[in-house]
Amino acid sequence: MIAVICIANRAAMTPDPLPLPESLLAKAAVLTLAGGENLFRRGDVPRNIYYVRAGEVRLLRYSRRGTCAVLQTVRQGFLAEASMVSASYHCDAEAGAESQLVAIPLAEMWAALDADASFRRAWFGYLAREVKRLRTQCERLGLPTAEERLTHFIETEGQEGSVTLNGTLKSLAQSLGLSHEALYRTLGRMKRQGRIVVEGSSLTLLEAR
Amino acid sequence: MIAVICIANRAAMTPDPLPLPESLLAKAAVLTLAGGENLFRRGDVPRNIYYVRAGEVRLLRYSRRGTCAVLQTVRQGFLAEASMVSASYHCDAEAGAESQLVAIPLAEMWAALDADASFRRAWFGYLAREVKRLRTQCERLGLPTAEERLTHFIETEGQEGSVTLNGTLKSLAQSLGLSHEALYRTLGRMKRQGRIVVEGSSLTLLEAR
DNA sequence: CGTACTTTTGAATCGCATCAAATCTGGTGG
DNA sequence: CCACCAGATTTGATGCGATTCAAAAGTACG
Repeated sequence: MIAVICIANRAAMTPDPLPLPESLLAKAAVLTLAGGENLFRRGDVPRNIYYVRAGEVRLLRYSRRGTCAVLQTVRQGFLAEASMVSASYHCDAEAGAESQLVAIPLAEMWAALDADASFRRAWFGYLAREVKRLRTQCERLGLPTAEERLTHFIETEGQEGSVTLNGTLKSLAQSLGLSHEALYRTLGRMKRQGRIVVEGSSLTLLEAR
Repeated sequence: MIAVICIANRAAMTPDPLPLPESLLAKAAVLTLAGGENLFRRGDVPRNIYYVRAGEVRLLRYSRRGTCAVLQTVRQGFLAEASMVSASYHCDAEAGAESQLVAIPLAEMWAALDADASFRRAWFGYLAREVKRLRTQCERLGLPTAEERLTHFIETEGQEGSVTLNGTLKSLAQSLGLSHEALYRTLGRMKRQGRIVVEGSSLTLLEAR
């Protein structure tokens, strides 16, 4: 049954940032989670690696005191890559909204990585770029002021001091660890001072002088 | 000459978090950089992957306006993993202090990854864990207050609400994106309120109730 | 014993979060 | 086409928490 779904949705289920080999997609299954539903729990043995196509899945760690730390929020992308090398999950995964996922059995994943040199290189590349992206993100979030974070964002994510946003300013604010008001105000101040230009969804830094 | 150094320092040059195969270490070289010295520049073609054993190396991106964004700071660990899959460097690397590095030629690295399945799995594991660690770090830095970041740190890095620090509180403050004063004050307040216990270098959260 | 560094506390200031409200925008259905 | 709605954008006011500067006390090490 799942196989039928897979074939029917073949085009739709291909993870965009990392093409998976056909042979691997043939072994994958598509899952749908309702909002609030659980994908796995702490202690479970990982059997699949998941790719989130739509919706939102969160990795949560609950403490004995009932407090809850969010480890990762995925709206599109691979989930809990570390589960590939862990004997058990160290957190829970829960859908924050109705979500669609692709489940790839770990054994098939490892077999494909052993057998297919170009897929292996692509997967190494994905992980390496992810590490780089996250390191940059951490450096950015470590900056104290909204303006420094915004400038860092434009200089590291953009070309020649200019970026084009994918989403809204509000979502940018969240990724910068700021309230959206703080970002709007910072942008407004920089515009008034002639240090930035906003055209549609592109932000361009101007010469300081 | 370099080969002699390598053999002499064989024991000392093994990167601790990821044992490299002997055959690969035999091809590696040890470098020493003076503070301020350059390891590579933007546009250079990557020929090695570097492991920082001691000192401090920073990845920097300079804008045309002369501003400078720090992408990564490494005191111990691999540097610019993404260079393994890039045609050229997108940033400069500069030693912040006298530093010792191990340089592993990329061709040898790829050959070892193709040939040695257990090293391959170890390298996948290293990258996957690094992704996980960095995702958690980003979530933490996105929290608005010092207390939330500290609590998140203890709950995600520790066991059962308790961590033992490697370094100083001051360095913890930096990794939490806080001034050291802010961390000291937060710790002090939580201690006074009986919500945390500090014994030597271990921090333990207490029941909220 | 001196030096360098961490830890700690104080005071002043600044920037951000928060709450509130108004406007703008794109998309939907009547 | 227009009314309507949800969400994004924008501005204002307020308070809190963090940064910063400053200084003192503690600590490790040669």
